[in-house]
Amino acid sequence: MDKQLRMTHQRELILDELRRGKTHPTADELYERIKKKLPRVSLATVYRNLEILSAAGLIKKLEISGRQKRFDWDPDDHDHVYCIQCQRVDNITLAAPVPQVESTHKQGYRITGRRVEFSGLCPKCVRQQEHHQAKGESSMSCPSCSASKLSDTQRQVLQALANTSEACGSKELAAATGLEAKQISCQITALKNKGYVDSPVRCKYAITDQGKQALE
Amino acid sequence: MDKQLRMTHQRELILDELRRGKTHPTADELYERIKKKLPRVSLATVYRNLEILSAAGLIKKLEISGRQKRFDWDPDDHDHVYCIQCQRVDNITLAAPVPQVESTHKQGYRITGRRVEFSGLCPKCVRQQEHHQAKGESSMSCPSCSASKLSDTQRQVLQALANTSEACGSKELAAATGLEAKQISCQITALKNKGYVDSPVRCKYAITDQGKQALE
DNA sequence: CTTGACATGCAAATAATTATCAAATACATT
DNA sequence: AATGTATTTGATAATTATTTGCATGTCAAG
Repeated sequence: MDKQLRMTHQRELILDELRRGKTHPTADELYERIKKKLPRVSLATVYRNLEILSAAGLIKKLEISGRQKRFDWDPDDHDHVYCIQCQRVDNITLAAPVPQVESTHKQGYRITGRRVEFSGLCPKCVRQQEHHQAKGESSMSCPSCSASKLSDTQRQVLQALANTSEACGSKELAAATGLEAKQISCQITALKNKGYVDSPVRCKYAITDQGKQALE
Repeated sequence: MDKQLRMTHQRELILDELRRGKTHPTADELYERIKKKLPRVSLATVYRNLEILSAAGLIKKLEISGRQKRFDWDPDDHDHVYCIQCQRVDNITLAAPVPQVESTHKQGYRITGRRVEFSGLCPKCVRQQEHHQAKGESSMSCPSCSASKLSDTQRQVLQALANTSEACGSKELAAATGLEAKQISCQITALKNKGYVDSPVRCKYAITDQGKQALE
């Protein structure tokens, strides 16, 4: 009845790589590493095997907050911290065991599992944040952190602003770009959020240094 | 500097519906409910507002194990249980506060958040499981639970089996379906897993009653 | 040396969420 | 009340992470 596990080359590599690294990689991080040793592996194989191996209890699947699942070489129960900035995951030890659920509050649940998960900034990201504060920048306006791409329309508007030395209103921009007046304000808003445009006077807009950089 | 929140009709409805229900719905569950009162809302609007409202601290986003995010009308800190079968989420109260992380194990993390999450079977699913056991069925073989769709190729093979009264081997099936002999065994395996085919004698296959039903 | 169970690679499918953008709406200011 | 502008919306495309279908490949047992 039981399915037997066959120890194929790729399965062995996956298990090996996971155990050797002693980190908590995502499926695709692991895939990148495996590919170096076995270039023809498929990402699907990595996913499939991580699933199979964790069902078999050889490894553990971590469903940490946020995005991708991560995998843990250590199938024994233990808790984790993750960095809300870089998504790194580490093990953590609590000062005392986690308390039980009050039986009066179980509400009829048959409880079988428990997960404790701390979050915060990892040492590297703490240092990075301190570096930003030292430079007097808010964490949002650091171009290397929040740089996002421009849409074609945004680029058009930004270009028009770059061409005028004076701050100008949305009507002038509409004329300059050939776009309808209505869409200008939408684009301006987006550009302001990105820090590429500011408004020195109400209803007048100008390109920022950051905005000029973004155009190149 | 702060963006101000505008209280639009849809935003009000979302907040209202969430607070009134006192459950922990997913974005699309909420969307279905909202649609009854405001048929033209967009799913994107629901997602956007749930995100905005939780960023503003009016509600809370729950990133429970597994699949969809769920949303909680109560922004205060509290813990949850979820059902591993039906995904339902409820509040839960611990017998004592969660212990701190041992400072020697913080590994340089600056910890800002904590999440405790129990899992198990909710009362409804506990009852359902008991009902299955009473009928002597393994939870996997209950047709109403594991019914899965047939692919075109599988249907073809199954149809061929239905047309013969005797159990037959893969070569005969290949002839009957016009498929290559090689693919037959793959399909047979899949069909056996679904309980639509069995093998009364080694290397001979027959359709099961379940398989006949599946063809209709 | 066949067979069948289990595996793999590739491509395509799926699920949940997020982004884009024109058009609509809300809100403060005339 | 009218206006101008920022914010929000609806519709839809795009993205991200993961899973599935299927043909083919491999291994171990008979």
